[in-house]
Amino acid sequence: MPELPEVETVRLGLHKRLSGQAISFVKQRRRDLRIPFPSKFVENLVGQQLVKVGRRGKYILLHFLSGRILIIHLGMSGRLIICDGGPDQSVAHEHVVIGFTEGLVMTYRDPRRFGLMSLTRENEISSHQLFNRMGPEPLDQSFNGQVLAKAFRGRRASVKNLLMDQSIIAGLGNIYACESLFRAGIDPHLEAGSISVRRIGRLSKSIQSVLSDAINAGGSSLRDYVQASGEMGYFQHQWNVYGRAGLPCGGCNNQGSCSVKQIKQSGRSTYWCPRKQK
DNA sequence: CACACAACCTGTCAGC
DNA sequence: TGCTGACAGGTTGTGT
Repeated sequence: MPELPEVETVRLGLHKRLSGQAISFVKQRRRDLRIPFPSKFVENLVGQQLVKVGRRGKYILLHFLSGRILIIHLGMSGRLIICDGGPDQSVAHEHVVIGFTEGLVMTYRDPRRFGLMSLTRENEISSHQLFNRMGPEPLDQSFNGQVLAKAFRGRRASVKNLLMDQSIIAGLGNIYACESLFRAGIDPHLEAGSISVRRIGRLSKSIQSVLSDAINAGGSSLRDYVQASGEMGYFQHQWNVYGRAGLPCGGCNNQGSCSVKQIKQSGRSTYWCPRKQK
């Protein structure tokens, strides 16, 4: 599930339903996810009043009145679901359950445990290990083709690989890297540093439009729900190339005259249309 | 420093 | 039906 649009969709759901409430209980069912939980994790959260829910890249940030921040990453298979209390049944892989004062309960479920939770403070967030090398937010005002072109300068890795590098640009993963390159008409094999500034400008616009469209559709759902409310996202129906190996791409659909290729780049599947992407 | 790849862990699906 | 291998939305450590 979780690239920027899915994380943003979850963030919004958490923010709307939980802001202003305080944490009444925390159940921590393991000592680690991808990394160990911080010491005194439960003690440091109980009683904290949630002010707002933010996001940086693919990380969800729960900001508390005290200045404390709960950092959550969903990894590959992480889900955050809000529900009304209910009976206390332990479902498989529900590693953390956080109860709020008005009776709502936020559950973190993550079968593969590639996600993480950590704690920090407002004055330490920008220098935090997880964020101090992170690239720009693609949906910020300040992000544009010039910024991306500067990050690409001199780099010989493929443009696809660099789009997935969180120190180049924050929040893109395999799906949205592929879809952004498709919208920009760029071959994913191209050396990033060899692409003209003009084309990189188009790419930056494509990234923003793909992400915006996906957020408006509630993200992409694969074989499970994504939104904090438990509803499905719908962007997977708008994929032009991702997961479409052997099928016509979205752009050629009406002409039926292309076939989406699936290749491996640094161990990850890349989907692209050789007819539309040069 | 830049880059490619293996490893982390579980679930699912195609093929035999 | 059951087994095996490949693959899946991400990140990090290691080796070249």
